[in-house]
Amino acid sequence: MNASNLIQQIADTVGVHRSTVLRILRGDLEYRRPSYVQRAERVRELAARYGYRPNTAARAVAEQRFRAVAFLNHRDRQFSHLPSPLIDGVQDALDAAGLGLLLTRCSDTDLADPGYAPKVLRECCVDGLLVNVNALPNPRLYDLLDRPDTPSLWLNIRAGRNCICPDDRAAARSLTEALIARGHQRIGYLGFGTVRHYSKAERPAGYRDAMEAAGLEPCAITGPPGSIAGGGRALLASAMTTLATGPGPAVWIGYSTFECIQVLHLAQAQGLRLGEDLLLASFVDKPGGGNRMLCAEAVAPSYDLGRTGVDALVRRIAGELEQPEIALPWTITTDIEPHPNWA
Amino acid sequence: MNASNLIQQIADTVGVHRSTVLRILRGDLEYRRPSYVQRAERVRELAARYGYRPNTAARAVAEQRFRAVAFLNHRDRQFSHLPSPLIDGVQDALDAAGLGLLLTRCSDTDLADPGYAPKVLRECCVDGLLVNVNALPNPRLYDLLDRPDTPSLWLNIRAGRNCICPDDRAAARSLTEALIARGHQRIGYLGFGTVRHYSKAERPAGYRDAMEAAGLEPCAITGPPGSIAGGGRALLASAMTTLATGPGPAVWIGYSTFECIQVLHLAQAQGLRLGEDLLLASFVDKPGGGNRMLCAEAVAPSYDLGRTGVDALVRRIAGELEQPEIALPWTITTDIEPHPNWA
DNA sequence: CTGAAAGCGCTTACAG
DNA sequence: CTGAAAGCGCTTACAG
Repeated sequence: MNASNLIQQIADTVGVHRSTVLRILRGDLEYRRPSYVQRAERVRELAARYGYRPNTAARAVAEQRFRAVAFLNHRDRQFSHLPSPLIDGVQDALDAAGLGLLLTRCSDTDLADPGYAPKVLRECCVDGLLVNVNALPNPRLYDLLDRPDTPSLWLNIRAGRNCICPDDRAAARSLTEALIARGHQRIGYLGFGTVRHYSKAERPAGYRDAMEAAGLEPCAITGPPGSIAGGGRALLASAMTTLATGPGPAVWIGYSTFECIQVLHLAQAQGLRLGEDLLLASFVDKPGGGNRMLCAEAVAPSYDLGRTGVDALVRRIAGELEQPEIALPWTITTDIEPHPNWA
Repeated sequence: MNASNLIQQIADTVGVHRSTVLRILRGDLEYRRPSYVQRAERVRELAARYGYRPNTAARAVAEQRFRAVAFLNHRDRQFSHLPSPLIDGVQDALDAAGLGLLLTRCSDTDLADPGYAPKVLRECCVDGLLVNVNALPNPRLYDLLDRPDTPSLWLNIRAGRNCICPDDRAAARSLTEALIARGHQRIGYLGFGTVRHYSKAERPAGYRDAMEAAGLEPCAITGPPGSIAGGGRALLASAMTTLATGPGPAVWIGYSTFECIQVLHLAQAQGLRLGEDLLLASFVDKPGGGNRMLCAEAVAPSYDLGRTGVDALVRRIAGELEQPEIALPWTITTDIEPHPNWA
């Protein structure tokens, strides 16, 4: 039994036209007269009994819009950071807006191709693109960002418009300030970030902001990915020795827990002990993400990123041409109890 | 400019009927006569220039099938284990089959409702359901498993049919055998698994298989989630003391790294040191997932789970009514270099 | 191989 | 408020 026959059957039973049945089930009319109300009730009841379900694709064809959105990630996972809170935020916002979610992947060449986005829109049956490609600054990518015929919203990049991004600079500043407020003065920053992402520059910048505002000497070690194995290691070792001199523990802020582990390696060689001589802080995706080796962490606003991104995309789909960049605040947590094995 | 006008325009330019343009672009005909080949080429060229894109929704309505699949996860994340290799496997297999992917969520009541699956099928415009709800053994759930009108394939449950599951028993056995082969004899198992999942029983069972086959005394501590705080802790402590007596390190296999950390806590209290007195092994989602505190790990076949699941679902959609359960092998890795901080 | 027609399941004006 | 019609953009027989 196909859907058309089902509708016809309901129409015949109740004694109305097919289009009336569809209209009632669509539910966009308010009935006043009791006889109409009863009839509508009858139709709904029959539809439920027969297990009728509207065909969203047919509706999309008729309405000429799809009521769905594509979530676009890079084929190479390292260019699309996808923590589960991000997916949750996207899904919650889409549910609230009554929109469906399609999962797609793309490559570098796809993004550079001006025909790619329209292709995704029609072939995936979606009205807009939520693009989660954050570490690939292909200049031609920005054509897509501005095209009014293919509404897109970008996550986790700084583009000035049509994007949502965690405010890494403010987060680094707040994290550093929180450490200073707890009495720490010898605070270092280490960033060997392997990704091409604005955070690589913003985190040390925010750190410097806070140190300079407090009249403290910044000590930031940053470098290309491979540098930990080369001179960077010696540089870090000597900075650690310098910072270790003084009352109480020194604090190292890592770009990620990867850097924190590098610090731990060297600490061991230098006879410095975590908790007593040394504390670690970093940026994490989820609370407790640092395996409890951290005394303080900045937790990324991934859930909000998803929600806010969908909301802005919905506005673009609705016709607002350009959306302003929104920078989202991180959550700073201090005084984390260290894991017994690290203490 | 809408799509119909575009097709009409191409048809007018080339001097053929609309339906011929659609037919050429669909590409299901082989042209022999050169004049036809040239004309077809002309049509494709114009379509590309105008940026024509087929409307998949319209095709779905005409074909009465959607060429897409829904990936169904539980609203409560703890009931749907979703590591990224699983998503990758699903997407690779769907790409190969030319199918789209929709992401959906469900609750307990949804699964118990016999009308839910048909609803998802039609309203999400998909031909089948890939269900990733693995820790909720609602008996009514199995109605959905068998319904021939709503093709579904379940991931990570043991249902005997229409499901794909990692073979936890075999993995536990292989992991234990590998440890025995490396000369270990004093091997314990600890499982405080907090989830209702077949692995909770299969992992200790596989461990016992291997121990008994080697003529060794099994020492398995399993219990309800909370038991670590109660008597379970004392039980584990005494078992660890017993196992510690002998040449070389004892090995503890944890249900997950959570259990391994419990062992480490107690080890510290007992003055046992990781690497010398004690080694750890466990089950992980990704290679190196145990933060390098493990000397051996069983890596879950998540990618294969996604691929195999999609393949089986595609067969169900194509008409094969019931698919046999497939149990997938894990990857066993031994002789992992311990992390310097643990060593 | 092409054209003309009917159909997929819906929505949206438009008379009544 | 309803019915009849036209339309959304495709596919699939069916004559020619």
